[in-house]
Amino acid sequence: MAEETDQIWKALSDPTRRSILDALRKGPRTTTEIVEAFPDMTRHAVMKHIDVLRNAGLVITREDGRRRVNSLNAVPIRQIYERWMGPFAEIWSSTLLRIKDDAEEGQKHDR
Amino acid sequence: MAEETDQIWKALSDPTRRSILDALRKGPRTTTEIVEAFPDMTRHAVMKHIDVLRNAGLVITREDGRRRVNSLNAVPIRQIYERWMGPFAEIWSSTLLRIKDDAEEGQKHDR
DNA sequence: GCTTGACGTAACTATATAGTTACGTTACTC
DNA sequence: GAGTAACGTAACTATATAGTTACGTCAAGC
Repeated sequence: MAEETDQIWKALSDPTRRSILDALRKGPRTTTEIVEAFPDMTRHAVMKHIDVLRNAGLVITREDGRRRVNSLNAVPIRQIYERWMGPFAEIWSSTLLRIKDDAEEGQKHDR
Repeated sequence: MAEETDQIWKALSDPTRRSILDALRKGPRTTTEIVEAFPDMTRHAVMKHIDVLRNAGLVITREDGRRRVNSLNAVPIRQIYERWMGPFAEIWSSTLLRIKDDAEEGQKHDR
């Protein structure tokens, strides 16, 4: 398992971080702007989440004077979308068939 | 954030669990078969992972005598694929366009 | 040049997670 | 019906994660 991919999954597993990415989908945001979107959390907690996202390559930060502008990098999301979730797509279409097969298989073993 | 969705993300964040789902993609497996696929881990560690997957609704377990047959339920994967990752799809398509535009722009200025 | 706003580092705590060992239950097989 | 294969429950440990508080840096603006 690629360690890089693992970091992306780990980053996405937290609801706060997914929420940050949702916000960045609408456009770049300064660190302060992101922090203000989470009033129930300290600045440092939010900044740690941004760090995790940056380490996973999901967020790119550009310095602008004393401010930091964070923008979304959707490429890693695309990677797990295509490489890992893609193979499941063909299963979705045949899911109904498989449930039917399993049910029949179960009947065979019943008595 | 739906708590149900969060459980799915949490379940997918572990490489062992993704590996189990990969295996189940090829067809149902008994608990013992799955356990044997991870010789570096105890039976109980693997069974805990299966429990997490089952609680997230990603795995469905059917009893067959003293064995348990685990099969994949890809529907939750489809949900996060469509509901959460879908909105990012249009971003990366526009990103590619931008990269393409930048490249063409670069060619014009080159030479 | 001093204050303030924006961000960073470090050290700590609390909780969740991953994994272990030990013991228990159920259902085939002989 | 005794042994064993397949699975389960419980209690514990170790580590990772999320979040906090305290202190520090650096650039803008007056």
